[in-house]
Amino acid sequence: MSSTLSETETRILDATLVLLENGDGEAVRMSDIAKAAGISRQAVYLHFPSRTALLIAATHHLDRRKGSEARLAPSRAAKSGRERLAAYVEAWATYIPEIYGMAKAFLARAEKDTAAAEAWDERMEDMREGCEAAVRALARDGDLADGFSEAEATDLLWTLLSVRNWELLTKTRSWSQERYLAAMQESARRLLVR
Amino acid sequence: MSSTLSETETRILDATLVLLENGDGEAVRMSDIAKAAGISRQAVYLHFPSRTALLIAATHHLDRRKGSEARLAPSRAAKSGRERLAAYVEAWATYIPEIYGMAKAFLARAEKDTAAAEAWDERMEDMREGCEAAVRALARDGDLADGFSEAEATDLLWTLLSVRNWELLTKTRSWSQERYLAAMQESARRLLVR
DNA sequence: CCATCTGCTTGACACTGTGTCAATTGACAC
DNA sequence: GTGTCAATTGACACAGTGTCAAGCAGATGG
Repeated sequence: MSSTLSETETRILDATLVLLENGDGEAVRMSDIAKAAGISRQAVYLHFPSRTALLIAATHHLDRRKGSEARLAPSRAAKSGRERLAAYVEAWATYIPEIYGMAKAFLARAEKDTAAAEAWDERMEDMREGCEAAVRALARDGDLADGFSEAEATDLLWTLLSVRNWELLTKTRSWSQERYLAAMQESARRLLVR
Repeated sequence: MSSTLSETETRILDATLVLLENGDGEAVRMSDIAKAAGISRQAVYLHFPSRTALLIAATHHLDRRKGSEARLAPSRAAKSGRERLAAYVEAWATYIPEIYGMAKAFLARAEKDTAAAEAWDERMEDMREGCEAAVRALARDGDLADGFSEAEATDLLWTLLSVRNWELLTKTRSWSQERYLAAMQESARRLLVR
């Protein structure tokens, strides 16, 4: 839990990520994680006080591993609002499949566990800020479609790009990732661009 | 569980619906339901073999109470595809808040329980058929926007109108029901109508 | 060489919620 | 009375999280 991770902590977090990514929605228990990390179940609690704390630490670990910040660079660098929107949709839509295992575990836990819910909401708030920036850039260019306020447009974009929607389209409706991405680009444009 | 309900079964189902509707997302245990129905927890199992079976029975009970079929009449009666789409969005968007408690319980359960997941998927399949009919009516009129196939348009509309999206906008982002409804009407039009 | 600290182990246990089982009761019917 | 039906009480199994105590192996240091 310290900001600098011990070797064992790294092993635990790596094991967690591997299990969440491969399990494809399967429940991952503390004992599964312990076994995968090669230690006893109780030893996990010596490093992370609860399942929720472990999941939160794992998201940070995931960000570190995936370089989540760097992904947003193209979006920030975009000149026009339209470009910024497209770059943001692309960045986020491409990130979702990589974090899906994690997200799924969080969303399941958040159903009962307020701490998990808060941690997830916080991350989604960050994501919303990206949406907001894209919408603002559109508005600045005078390219934001009429009918929705900036706040409403932000919320709509944020909802459109939700993990649940990705899950519905790619998992339940078997869309390919490419199709999903293209549809999100097109949808965002139709909803928000004048 | 028989097609005709005993008095106790009716009391159990009514209690279930009341708890799910008022609890606003709170976990509803078998013991809560039993207490609300004025019987012992074990007695509930004399009528419904499992929590999942009880939830499924409760959805049918809810349909009966809310007259879910009648709601779709305006959509079916619509002359143009545009009207049909608007009527369908209105009917479904208005239904969601009434079934939300139920839906939430199902979705939470579906995370672990395949039977619950299947029951929910089945109901969402019905909902998708409504979307499909609206899209087909649009296409028939030549009013379906280019860029998406009928199947894709159906999936997009279905996703747009998902319970999770309603939850995100009205619960997390505090949109009023009216605002939600208006935004869905407008969004469906922008996404699908030429 | 012994003491102690650290990181881990094993094993037991509490708690929650679902689902099962057995023995019992009270009422109503024939 | 006897049978039967709905419900009761109480106990228990099971899974998964989280806690606690006792012990052990290896490194550090006097």
